[in-house]
Amino acid sequence: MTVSPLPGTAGVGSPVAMLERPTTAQRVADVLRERVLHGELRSGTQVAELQLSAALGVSRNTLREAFQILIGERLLVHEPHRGVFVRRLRTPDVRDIYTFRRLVECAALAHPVQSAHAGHFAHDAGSPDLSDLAAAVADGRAAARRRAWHEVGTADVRFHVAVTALGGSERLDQVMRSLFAELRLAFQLVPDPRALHRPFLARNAEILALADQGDHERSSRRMRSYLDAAEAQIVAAVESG
Amino acid sequence: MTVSPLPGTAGVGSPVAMLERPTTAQRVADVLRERVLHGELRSGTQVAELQLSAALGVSRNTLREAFQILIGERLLVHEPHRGVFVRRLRTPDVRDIYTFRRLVECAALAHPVQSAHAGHFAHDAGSPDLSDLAAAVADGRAAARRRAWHEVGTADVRFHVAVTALGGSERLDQVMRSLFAELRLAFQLVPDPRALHRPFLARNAEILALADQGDHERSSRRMRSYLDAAEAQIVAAVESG
DNA sequence: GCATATTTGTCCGTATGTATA
DNA sequence: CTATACATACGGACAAATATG
Repeated sequence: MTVSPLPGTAGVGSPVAMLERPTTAQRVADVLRERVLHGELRSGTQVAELQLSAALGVSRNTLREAFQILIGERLLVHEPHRGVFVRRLRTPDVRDIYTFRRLVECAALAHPVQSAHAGHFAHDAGSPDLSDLAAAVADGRAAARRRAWHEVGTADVRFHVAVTALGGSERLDQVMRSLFAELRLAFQLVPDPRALHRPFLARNAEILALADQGDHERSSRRMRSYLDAAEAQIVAAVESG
Repeated sequence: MTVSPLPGTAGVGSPVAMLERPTTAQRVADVLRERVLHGELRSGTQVAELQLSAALGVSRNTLREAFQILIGERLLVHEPHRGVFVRRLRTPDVRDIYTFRRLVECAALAHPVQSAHAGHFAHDAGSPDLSDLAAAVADGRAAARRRAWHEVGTADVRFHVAVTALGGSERLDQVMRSLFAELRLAFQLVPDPRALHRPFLARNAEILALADQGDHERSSRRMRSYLDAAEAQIVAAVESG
């Protein structure tokens, strides 16, 4: 497979995507990010410079620029004079991520910001816009009916991204999107995606319902309990794997 | 000035510094970061590849790797086929940063985590460790007595980093450190650093006192008011400059 | 509006040092 | 311990895009 030099349609998934026409290094980073997130490049495996640059049809220089991008996103790690490897999450990493999520997501639910920055300059009188949350819950349920557990997981992430958006900060959204990407490195270790995501459908619905009633305090507390449970599951998966 | 190829003592200030011996690109990034943060490279100025690589004594390829690191930290921006520029904060950027800070710092004060991750595995029974906050307040006051307004600013940042640390997540700390670096780009536009930092000495002390009394709720609310006031000042500076 | 100079984007070849079989 | 493979870093080259006169 080669990365075509100039055109290219990627870049949407990039946390740094602005209105900037992607350079080759950017597109290579996009390709590698996708491969890491889809598990084609598994945690701990080395991504060899020479081999990859040949496979992608780019120079080693360009590839190394792409590496720096993904190292900054914590998806790759650099070991001096040994090379670049797909990041491997350890238990403390997972705990740290969930501590982060508890702080951010609970605060976003407890103190949602009136105008959630994004477009449709809204009916933001008082109550926040929960339509993205509702859509994510609906999608998750539909996917569960179809037994499409991977899509249930995707909807779950979308729900929590939407919760983060209640905080009203674009860069917070971006940080959290990057953090969820990191988490996928650990999700891959979970043997049964159904057992992972299924129980959280009802929890998300409950959190949404409480927020919709304007009971931000209880909504936030339910989120905390959700995250505690999720952390325990992921930690278990990481420690067994 | 040249960047010596292998040894080097820098790297401490880097947000991504682990226990990793810095590569040349890392050290170049450290040098450039310092220059940007100290205002030697001013907002909006272009950092030309050829000129800089000659000045630093590194190849263009290595310099471009360093660029990617700093672009990821949002200190530089890349404009395709035009070059790399020192980031310039606009009003929406500043507002976004303060929205972020309100959410994180207020939440950290309202719900401090028992063991604040870092070493000294503590007397963390119940009450959080506020010694870093107290030290920052003391340093700020001492600097104010010496009329050292720049150091007052440094102590102020230290105070808020310490507040963030109450959240108990290392990567949250790292994100916030990076965010404060970004903010320095705007601080540079403020004509009178005394007028900027002086009024916040008393506020920080008050926030600390409330937290020390265990009144997390009011401490958090005081922080919110601090941040609203600070945002207004920085926005004014950005819009005038 | 056009021709030219400059700078970026990208590639290649290569020398050196470091880790590992 | 030697040998091999690989990462590190440099310099040169050329096309393409942008800035300049």
